[in-house]
Amino acid sequence: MRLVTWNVNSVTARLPRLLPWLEENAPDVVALQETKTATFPVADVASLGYEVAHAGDGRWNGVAVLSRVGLERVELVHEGHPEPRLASAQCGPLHVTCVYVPNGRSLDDPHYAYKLAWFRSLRARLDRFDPAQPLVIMGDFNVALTDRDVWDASVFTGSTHVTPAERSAMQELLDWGLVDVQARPGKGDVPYTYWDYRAGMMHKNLGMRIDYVLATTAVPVRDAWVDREARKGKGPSDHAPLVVDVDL
DNA sequence: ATGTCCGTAACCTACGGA
Repeated sequence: MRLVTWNVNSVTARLPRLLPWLEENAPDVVALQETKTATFPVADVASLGYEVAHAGDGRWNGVAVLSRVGLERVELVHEGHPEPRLASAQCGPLHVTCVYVPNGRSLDDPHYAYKLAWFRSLRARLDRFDPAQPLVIMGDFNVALTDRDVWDASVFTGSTHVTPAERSAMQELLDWGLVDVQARPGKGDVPYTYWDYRAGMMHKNLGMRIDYVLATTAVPVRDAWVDREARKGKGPSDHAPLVVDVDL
């Protein structure tokens, strides 16, 4: 089974990149973030064999799980948090949760407290599941787990994405029984999944690792990589897809 | 690093968000 998580920064704007990518890479389960629409292009992906579970209400956020190995027990509401930032479903043998964690904006912004609260409720939600079963949570977590996951840790002093509170919030997910699936080393031996559109950051390979696939030990991981080519060329998202092959 | 891109509302530009 091939899994992918990709923050597409508008599924509507990204269709000319997304559809060929899906055809070429043929993932079985796809987790998309920042779909930025209330009306997912269901017919376009149905023609490629995917069923869709989409949570999206308009201009911001929006997440989707696409599957061609079954889509059951769909949940689109994250208890206590109305923004469309979580979608989950049973995809054949694997339970899949797609998340778009709040950005946080800045440490003194109410959105930062919201981010931490959102993490807490995501951790509480795990209590409904069994870490001995095949399960993944994948998406844009808006956290760089270690200093190695940003191009220059000193730049981030006093910023979101790197604070001990954010990192421990994510660590609590791992401590429940999830493994942070490591992609093959990228260019320059850096693990980035995101490069800001501004300031030639991609060209300079100044990025961040903020997209993750977290899997229980019941998920046998065969391979994992970041498709940097999808971040290049005409009309890319600012995130690259993280692809994981599993023996399920 | 602050060099771009997205969708929207309201108009052919400005804004919030990332």
